[in-house]
Amino acid sequence: MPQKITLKKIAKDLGVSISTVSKALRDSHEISAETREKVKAYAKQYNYRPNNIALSLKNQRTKKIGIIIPEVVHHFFATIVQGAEEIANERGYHVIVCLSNESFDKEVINMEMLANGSIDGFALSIASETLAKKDYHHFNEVINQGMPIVMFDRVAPEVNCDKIVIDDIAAARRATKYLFNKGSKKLAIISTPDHINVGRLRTEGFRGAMEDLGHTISESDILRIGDMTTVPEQIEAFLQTSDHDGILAVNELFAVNTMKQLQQQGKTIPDDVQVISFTDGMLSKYSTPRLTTIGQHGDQMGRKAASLLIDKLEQKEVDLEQETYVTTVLDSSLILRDSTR
Amino acid sequence: MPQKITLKKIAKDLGVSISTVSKALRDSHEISAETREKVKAYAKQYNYRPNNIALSLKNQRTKKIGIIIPEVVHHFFATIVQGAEEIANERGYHVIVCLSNESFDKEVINMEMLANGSIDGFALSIASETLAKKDYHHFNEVINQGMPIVMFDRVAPEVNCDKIVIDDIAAARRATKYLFNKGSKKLAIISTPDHINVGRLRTEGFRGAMEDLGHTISESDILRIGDMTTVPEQIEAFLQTSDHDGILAVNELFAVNTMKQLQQQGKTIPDDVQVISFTDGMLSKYSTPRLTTIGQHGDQMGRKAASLLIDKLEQKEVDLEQETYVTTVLDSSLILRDSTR
DNA sequence: TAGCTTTGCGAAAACGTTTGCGTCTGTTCA
DNA sequence: TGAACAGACGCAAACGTTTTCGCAAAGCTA
Repeated sequence: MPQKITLKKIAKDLGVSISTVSKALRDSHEISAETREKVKAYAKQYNYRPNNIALSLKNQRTKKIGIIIPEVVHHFFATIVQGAEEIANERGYHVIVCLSNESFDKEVINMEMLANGSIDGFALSIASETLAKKDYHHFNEVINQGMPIVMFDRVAPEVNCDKIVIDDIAAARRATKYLFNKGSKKLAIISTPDHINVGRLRTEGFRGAMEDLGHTISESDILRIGDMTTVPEQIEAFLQTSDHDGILAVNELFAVNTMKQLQQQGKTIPDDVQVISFTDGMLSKYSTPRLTTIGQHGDQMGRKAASLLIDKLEQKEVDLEQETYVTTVLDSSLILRDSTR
Repeated sequence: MPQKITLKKIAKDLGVSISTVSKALRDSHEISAETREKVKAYAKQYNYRPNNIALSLKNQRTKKIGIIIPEVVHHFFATIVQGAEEIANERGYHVIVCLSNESFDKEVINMEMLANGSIDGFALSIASETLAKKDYHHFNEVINQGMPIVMFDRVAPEVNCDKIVIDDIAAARRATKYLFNKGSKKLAIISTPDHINVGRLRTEGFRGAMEDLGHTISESDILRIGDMTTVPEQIEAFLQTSDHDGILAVNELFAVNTMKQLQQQGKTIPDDVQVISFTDGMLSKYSTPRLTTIGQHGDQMGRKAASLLIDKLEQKEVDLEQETYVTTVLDSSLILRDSTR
């Protein structure tokens, strides 16, 4: 029931002016030691804290950053949020998390609502629907209004902003060659449709590596899964007619389903078939056998995104208008477990 | 580069007053149709959006709620965030997510930073360190300042606020009896130390059910894991000397490790030993065998928390000061898979 | 004692909105 | 011709802060 205490109330109760209170609390030399102590004691007693909204309005900055991700119930994105929140907090910022649920509309609405003063800048990963539409006007609008954006993981090359990506091509190449060197010669990839960036790039890396190794791959070495509701069925159908002895999966879910199906066919992993998966999440560590994965270090990505964004925010006040945008490529690492030899 | 457009700029460019612009945009009858159209056209062209911070300051409400969870890289909490965000968005609110990382200090700091005007209310799940300390002054301070709190999952009975919990005791009882009815008579529980609420309650439910069934359990039927860095070792040691044929685990991680260990001992699941786990997350669906779990419906919990909180926020403006707090108990459900007969 | 500096404080503007009320112009009616 | 009234707009306050500037009183110097 006690209302929030403000400078005005302190001033009134103490019989001084608002500016005196403000200055006293900020240790201004303009105020006598006596008054200063009186004000501070009173403020402490009533647990005064300056109102953030008023400060935001005055300073024209909120010390908040908006993070938009397709979904949070997803290990990779959750680690990104965690990393970003960590850095933001360290640097005195707060994080507003919005979920696009892979929907273009929700992404647009969320951005519009946040761009009107609620935050100082965005870190985001583009919704798949947006990537399919290739409609990036909302990003450009925000940027044109002087609000910085940092994109991570799912980025749009057409948009002028800082970006952080994993080198999916290189990672896929590396995993492919690893499988090959460990004796699997007939390799397949279980991927997504090409409008999903990561699926396309990983497929590309896979193809490139195989060509390097002197093997041309055909469409029958690639399964592209778009409908996520029938993953096991699609994988079963694919494996039924295949004699591959090494499989690269672009995510854990595909990998685990693949292993289950192979085991049902009586195959042994990794002796008959080796499997490597992208995304080092929960499933990989506890599947049977434990999965060899390409770890993407979401926390690092989140930390980098937040730190890049905040750098931009804090520098903007000093620097001139010579915008240069960088694309940071984060390393991935091959985490060896039991699904490879 | 184009600065954010404000009422003031529109007013200046159009040679009218700020209030005229504001009224025109809000379709006031005080303004002539001609001026109205002119202003609206101009505003549309320059994509004017009212500044949220200014509105927050004026209206004394931010239309944002703060959610504090111990960690986001955790399926259950992630689903809660998702559910809460969904409802919040539907009702015109935004969600600020903060992570306590199970730390008391970070919880306090986060709350202090958000409580100063940044948000209208809190939904939170208490950090384990806070629960161990039983220091809840920061919650009471916030509540005393008139800011509502809704606690979910990890709640403090001592604090006066709305709460949402799963009936962990009932769920544990139910699972225990299920194991028993399916033929497992020598049951064990793999739990957490008792200062973790959920661990204590689930242990209690387990114990109660066994007593109902005419079996007293001893301490050797309970493994309490506190140190999360040596989970496999502790489980191995426990199972080495046990002849239990049914195991209830309070989370997926314990359950998966238990199954692995049992399998290494040459036991078959569910024929030799049945296993049921709390938390229906990623691991359960893809473990081998797939885990029978107690689903906790995090999304429902998040939705309920957000909706309760927003109800409180919107009602507060109308209603009088007769505060009543409710504790909502959410049902859990037994999701049958392959780790039980 | 006149003029100077120092000390200590208050007034006011600014951030961007909304809104009650005042004001000006022009029209209508008695 | 004067009053009443409506239409169309502007002024100013308010939300809570910070900060620049101004102003008064007191102390100091000559």
